[in-house]
Amino acid sequence: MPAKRKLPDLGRFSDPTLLIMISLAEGPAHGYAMTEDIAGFSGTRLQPGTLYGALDRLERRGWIVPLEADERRHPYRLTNAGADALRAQLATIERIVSVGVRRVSAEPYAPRDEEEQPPVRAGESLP
Amino acid sequence: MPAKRKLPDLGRFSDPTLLIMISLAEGPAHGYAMTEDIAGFSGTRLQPGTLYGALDRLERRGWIVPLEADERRHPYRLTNAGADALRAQLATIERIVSVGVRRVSAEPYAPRDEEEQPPVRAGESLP
DNA sequence: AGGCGTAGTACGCATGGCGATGTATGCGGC
DNA sequence: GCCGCATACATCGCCATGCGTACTACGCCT
Repeated sequence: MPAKRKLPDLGRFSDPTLLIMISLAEGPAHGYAMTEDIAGFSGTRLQPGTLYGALDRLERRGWIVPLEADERRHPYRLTNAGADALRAQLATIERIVSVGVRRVSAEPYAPRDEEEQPPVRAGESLP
Repeated sequence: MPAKRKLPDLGRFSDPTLLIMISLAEGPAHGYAMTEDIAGFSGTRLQPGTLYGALDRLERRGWIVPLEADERRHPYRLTNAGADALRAQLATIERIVSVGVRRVSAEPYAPRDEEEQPPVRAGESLP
């Protein structure tokens, strides 16, 4: 049994398909350019495996189409269906995030003084 | 049997850990209650495998802690670290989404008249 | 000529999302 | 007096997806 497993990075925001579609919403672009753009506005630099894999799926999905390739560059364009999907997704996320923001900025869910110690539990009861 | 390979649902928003943390931001809750709550505010009903798996990871991560279990119910509470992480994530997502919204609602990236036909492939079924 | 930035391909691993299945309890209705 | 539904959680295993690594290759600059 491998004892030492590094926990994956739950922290950083990553949804490659969303990031790619947002990037393409600006206009057609090829892979590398998207990587740069995405890194710019999101802080996440997609690895090649992630990027090209996601592009492939998005294309099969009909949300992006490849344009004619300049020799090295393979540009893609968001389809109208893709743009619709993107709008829908953004709306959904906005809704959910607003719920989250409201809840997390409300009165402290936990007493400030009661600081947590990981696995140990003393007798507690819930309301 | 090959059964119909349906493309996974790229469409609907799903980030179990985020949804769970938002749910817990309201106050401590046990698994089943979260499922209901999350379905309510997000429209996504997390399957048991997804839910309990994610809870486990969040706990190892130190972002939630189990409270004392009432016989059947196993409630969890967001830790302060968890709340901080949640706030940070929400902020990041808000930033990214706002970029997306701005871009996708700008002038059409693609000519309106050029309508696309989805790339059809044999043997693929979309739901 | 050598190195760096650009651009994409080609693997391969492991994580995490998710469905399926199972177990158990409590409650209301008839 | 028991039937069925809602509640509540555990566990298993598939496989799509995220992600890293390594590689090719071109062109520009110095």
